[in-house]
Amino acid sequence: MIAQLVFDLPIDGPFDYLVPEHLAGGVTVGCRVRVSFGRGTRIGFVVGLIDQSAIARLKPVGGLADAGPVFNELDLEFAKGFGAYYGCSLGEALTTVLRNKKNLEPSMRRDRKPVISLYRCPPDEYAVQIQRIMAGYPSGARFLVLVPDAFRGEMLSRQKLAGDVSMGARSCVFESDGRYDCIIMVDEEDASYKQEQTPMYETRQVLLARCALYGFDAAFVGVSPSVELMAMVREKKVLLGRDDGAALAPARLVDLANYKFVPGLVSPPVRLGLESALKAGRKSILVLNVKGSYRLTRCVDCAVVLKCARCDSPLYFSRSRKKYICRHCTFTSPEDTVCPACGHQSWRSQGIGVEQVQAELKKIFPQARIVAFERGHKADAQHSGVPDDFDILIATRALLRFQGRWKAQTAAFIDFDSQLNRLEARAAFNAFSLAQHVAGMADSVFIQTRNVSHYVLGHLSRGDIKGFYDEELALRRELGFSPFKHWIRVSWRGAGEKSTHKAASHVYNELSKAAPEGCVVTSPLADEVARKRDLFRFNVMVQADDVPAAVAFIKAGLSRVKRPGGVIVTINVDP
DNA sequence: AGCACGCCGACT
DNA sequence: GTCGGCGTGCTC
Repeated sequence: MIAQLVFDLPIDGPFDYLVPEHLAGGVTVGCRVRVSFGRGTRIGFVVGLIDQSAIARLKPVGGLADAGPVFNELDLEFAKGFGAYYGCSLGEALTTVLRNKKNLEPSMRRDRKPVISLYRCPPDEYAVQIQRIMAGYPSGARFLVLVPDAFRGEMLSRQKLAGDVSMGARSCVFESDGRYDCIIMVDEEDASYKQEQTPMYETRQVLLARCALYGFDAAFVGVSPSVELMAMVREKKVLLGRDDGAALAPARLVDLANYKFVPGLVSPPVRLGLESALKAGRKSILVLNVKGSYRLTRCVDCAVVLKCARCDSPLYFSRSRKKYICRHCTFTSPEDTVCPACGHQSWRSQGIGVEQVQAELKKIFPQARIVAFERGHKADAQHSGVPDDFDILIATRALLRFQGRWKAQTAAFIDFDSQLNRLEARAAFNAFSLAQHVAGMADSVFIQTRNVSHYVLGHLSRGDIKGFYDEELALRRELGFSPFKHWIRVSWRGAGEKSTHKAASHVYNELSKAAPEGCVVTSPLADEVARKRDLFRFNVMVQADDVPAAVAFIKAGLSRVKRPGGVIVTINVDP
């Protein structure tokens, strides 16, 4: 008997091994075995058993790595689909699934048609909504709640979810199988659900695929579901269990064009809103979209921008850490850095940052307790340090972790436009989503903008949430974005700019020669951050209807072209 | 992904 | 003469 093995390597295989007589009963599909591979020993996954092999000289299976099988045919089917969709080998797919499971047992299947539902409600009602979903199942039912980050999980469990329920972030999606009655996914549109290392999977997609395969129910709870999920609701693939997402107060737009001659970052209407909250003894939130006290720093004498030594990116200044910090790597520069161009030490920081907003507020409201919060803040490390006693909180989107903890009277976006104008397919949606979450944390929300005619702002100010989804869906259909078409980003990174670009160009030439029907391939372009952690980065974008087919086409193209040493290629589906 | 094999340039 | 650069190809 011959076992077909795959490995945790970026090579497809499978590799044939002879099953010795004494292991004949034990080696079955789903087992992990120890074998000699190349010049070492490795753990291989048994994905098939055959009688004949085309390979002349076979090595024997060394032994079993576990007491019994760790996956079954169903898990194998899932891993095959997963690998084909996200562009990794079957062995890497199986490793991803098993690494993220607490129990190493083959999965269970429920022989029933799964029910997939969406419950839209304000964030402070999530815990109650989850409890209501669980109450719909017979006693003894098992649940798994997926949360965007540990903080939100902590917040939900503190509100005491009763019943057999476990909770976890992204990677816990691989725990989902028929052992559970229902997997509840909170805020499925959150960016933290996308794995940023290969395989770069999207948790919602993985959950839906597993749902169909293993027969458990899925329930999505959120205030601003992704456009992808809303499209499924319209196609009746997902039931709408509750639709209170539009119950939030509409945003109040502040057209900054009307206050051209008013100095400062806080417009008169926002100032009035803060004043009335202060008078009422209520909290206020000011939302900023960037970390740091200032966005960038220039030399007063020669105008050079203070940049990271390893990335093509300016450093931001952190008042609390008294340092200039890179957004992309661990590089920092001390406060007393001298200009590399002129040797002087006369820096001037600019761009809207926490620092400026804080200084301005202190002037306007000297008696108010003003607190600044961003990710990486002291309170971030110690869960208990979450700010509670303040009048005005200045925060980035990291403030979402305080959802349901307290309710402010006034919230205001200082600079919503830079959020909207980001050069990214999901920029408009992300801005909308943040506005909805913040609306759930306050009685009224102000949005300062110079762009009142933007469709996102129009819908937010009218409270026309359905209108937003209609327009966003129409736009995505027109522009060929998800969920109508998919974009696959193939990235090359390497130490040499020329060699990395050349590697990308070669593959691009190969791909553009024979692109299948419905595939559009763009020529290699430097990444938004052209150099990150000392590596140059180039991307080729492939538009596709059928993701697995396009991924197979890309992988075939990659294998036909010899890649220079030291250049790493990654595939990111719907980045 | 590793790792060995192999074929050209600058050195004790 | 040879040490070592990394291009190429293989792993059952």
